[in-house]
Amino acid sequence: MAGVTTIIEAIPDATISPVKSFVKFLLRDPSSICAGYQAKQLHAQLLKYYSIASSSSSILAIYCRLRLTDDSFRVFSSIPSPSRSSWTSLIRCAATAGLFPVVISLFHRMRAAGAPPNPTILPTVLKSCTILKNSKLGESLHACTIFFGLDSDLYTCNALLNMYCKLADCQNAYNLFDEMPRRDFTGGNTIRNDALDQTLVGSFSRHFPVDNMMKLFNSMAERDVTSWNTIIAWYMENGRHEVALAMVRKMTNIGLRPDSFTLSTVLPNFAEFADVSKGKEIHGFAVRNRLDRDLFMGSSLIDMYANSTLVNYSYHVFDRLPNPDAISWNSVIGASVQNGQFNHGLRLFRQMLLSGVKPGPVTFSCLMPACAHLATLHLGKQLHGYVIRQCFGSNVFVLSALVDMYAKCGNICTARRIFNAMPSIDMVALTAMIMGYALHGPVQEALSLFRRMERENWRPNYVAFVAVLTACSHAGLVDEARTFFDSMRVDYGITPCLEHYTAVADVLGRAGKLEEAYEFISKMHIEPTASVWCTLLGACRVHKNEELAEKAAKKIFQLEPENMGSLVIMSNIYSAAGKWNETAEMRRLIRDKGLKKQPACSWIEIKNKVHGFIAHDTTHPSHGRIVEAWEALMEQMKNEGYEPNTDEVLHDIEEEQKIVNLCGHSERLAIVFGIISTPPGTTIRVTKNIRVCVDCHTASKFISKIVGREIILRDFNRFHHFRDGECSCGDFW
DNA sequence: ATAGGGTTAG
Repeated sequence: MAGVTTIIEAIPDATISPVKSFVKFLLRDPSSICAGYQAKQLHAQLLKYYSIASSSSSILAIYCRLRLTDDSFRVFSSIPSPSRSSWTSLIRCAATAGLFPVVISLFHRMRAAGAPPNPTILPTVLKSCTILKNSKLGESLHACTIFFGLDSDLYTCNALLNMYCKLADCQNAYNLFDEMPRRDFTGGNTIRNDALDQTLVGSFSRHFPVDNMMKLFNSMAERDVTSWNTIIAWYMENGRHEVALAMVRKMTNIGLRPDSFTLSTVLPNFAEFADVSKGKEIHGFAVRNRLDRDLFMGSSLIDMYANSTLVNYSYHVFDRLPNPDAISWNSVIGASVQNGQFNHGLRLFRQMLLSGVKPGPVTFSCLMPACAHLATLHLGKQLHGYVIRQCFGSNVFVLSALVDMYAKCGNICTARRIFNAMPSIDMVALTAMIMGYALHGPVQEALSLFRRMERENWRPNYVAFVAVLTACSHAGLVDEARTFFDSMRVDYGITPCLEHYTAVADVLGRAGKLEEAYEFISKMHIEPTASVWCTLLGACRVHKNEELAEKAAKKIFQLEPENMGSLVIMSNIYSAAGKWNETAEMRRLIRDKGLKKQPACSWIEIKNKVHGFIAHDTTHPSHGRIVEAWEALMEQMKNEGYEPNTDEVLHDIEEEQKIVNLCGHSERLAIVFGIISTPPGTTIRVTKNIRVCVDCHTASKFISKIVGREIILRDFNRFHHFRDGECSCGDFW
């Protein structure tokens, strides 16, 4: 308040009494003091005109209210025998500053000074004790409340209840109920060992039996919404979602209306099970009760809708939040990225920065996958720089996301460097790294990391097996793939899912074991999808097995009548076998259905700008220079022994025209553009939306040798590092 | 005064 300063400054040396009386007035109602400098001026006046003892407790209360922690402690230490309210103020002040051990030691000092515990301070002390996981002290505090007859105080009881919930022994919790605890959604049927260990280790005293919490809740004379919310949160935390929901109904039945705490606690249940109709009910209830602008509700709702793939609802909720905080932004960024709207996620991040909300580590772990999927290395690097400057560089979530981002953006060495420097290794980082190697080619590195995972007792989950099986499949390691697949079921009890089956079918097919692959797919315990049969169909083309190809194609037609890819492949198979009638039939089908192939496109970043190329695109400003450079390259390539391979050109045209068509492939345009737009020796990084074609693969090998450059091509399936005439995939893809 | 929301591998 401006008034405070002006009046005190206006009468510095005036008669003492007006100042004195004003100071008295301020002390009677200090609510007008709302800035630190005003409090300090008042403090100075007090020191000048009054004895220290009489006034310091008043000034302490003001300092505490303004959260001036240091000043509060200084004033407090000047009080010879602090009053009950001084102790209370200072302890609260320490709690708001997050100095929980200080809260405890102050409480001990207060008791030693002879002050009895009181219900205004016990909840705060109990909260600190809960955060510090000090169950020993917690127990004695409980005894203390009973001894002093404070066990009928609702706030104290709620705080005690919360302590027994947070420090409850989860192992016993599981025994208390008949059914097994939480379902494991990672595909196995065991509790994740890392999650369990964290609840048991790390606290310096024992956990409470779950009984304590139940007894206290049942014996409480009075229970308010907070009491119910506390216990509901415990059930949610321990995977007993149905019980939590039953409790919500129960509290409603006895006339307690769920509030935003209740709803934001139970919403993650509907997010996890993508139960959007129940989630919408809660949303409706929130709107009717004007709880929908609560930030906690908001982020739960955003997440729930995102998990149900209704990301537009997430945006709707977010747009209605009055002052979104960092968590609200994280939720909406995560929502868009998890739903594949990567560019929008990046846009939201920029808006977050513009709105002045500081991103935290969670923001980056939500956002980094967007860069990974878009393969925008320069953006990923910018975010990495931000992470380092903000000192988030030791957060395992952020680091794992970075490992994944660098691997997916083609920088496998940087990924490994970050991985090696991680303060503690994380299951996700290990898996991301294994997948990285699987995508780039060094299969032995992938296998050795998987062995390390097992050796260090990280129980591999279904994702880890997807990674290691992908590595085997990309390298053609048939026996290893079979072994891992069996081990997954036998040693780890993980039921295989589509991705595992696809990887194994793929490696069998590409190794030419077509019959075995067919058997394998036929015996799947889940219905194979068209994509699994497509894997086999592709293999049948390479290994020229017409009969099996027809079987596979038939399955694909049944499952996905609109699948054009299989028609194209069949047409190629028939024409390669000289079966012109069948070829014509396939082409007629393609024509009738209207061939809508996804247009092939490739892109390359030059000087922070993305240049995209669609096949046969002549619109790029540098198109003339690209063609010129390509013709020069072609001459040299021919001298080195390059022969165009037109097998993958579908169009019914003359051979010469086919060769011209090849030259217009998008990856080739992007590579040549990269070469003429960067200094000699620069690595060329190109991304393509579908698989690289055989001829472009061969051509890229020649080009890498002729121009002496490394060319890193990321296609739909994996990375190809072309260097000195060789490719990291070993021509196996 | 006590209770609540968002993270990375697929």
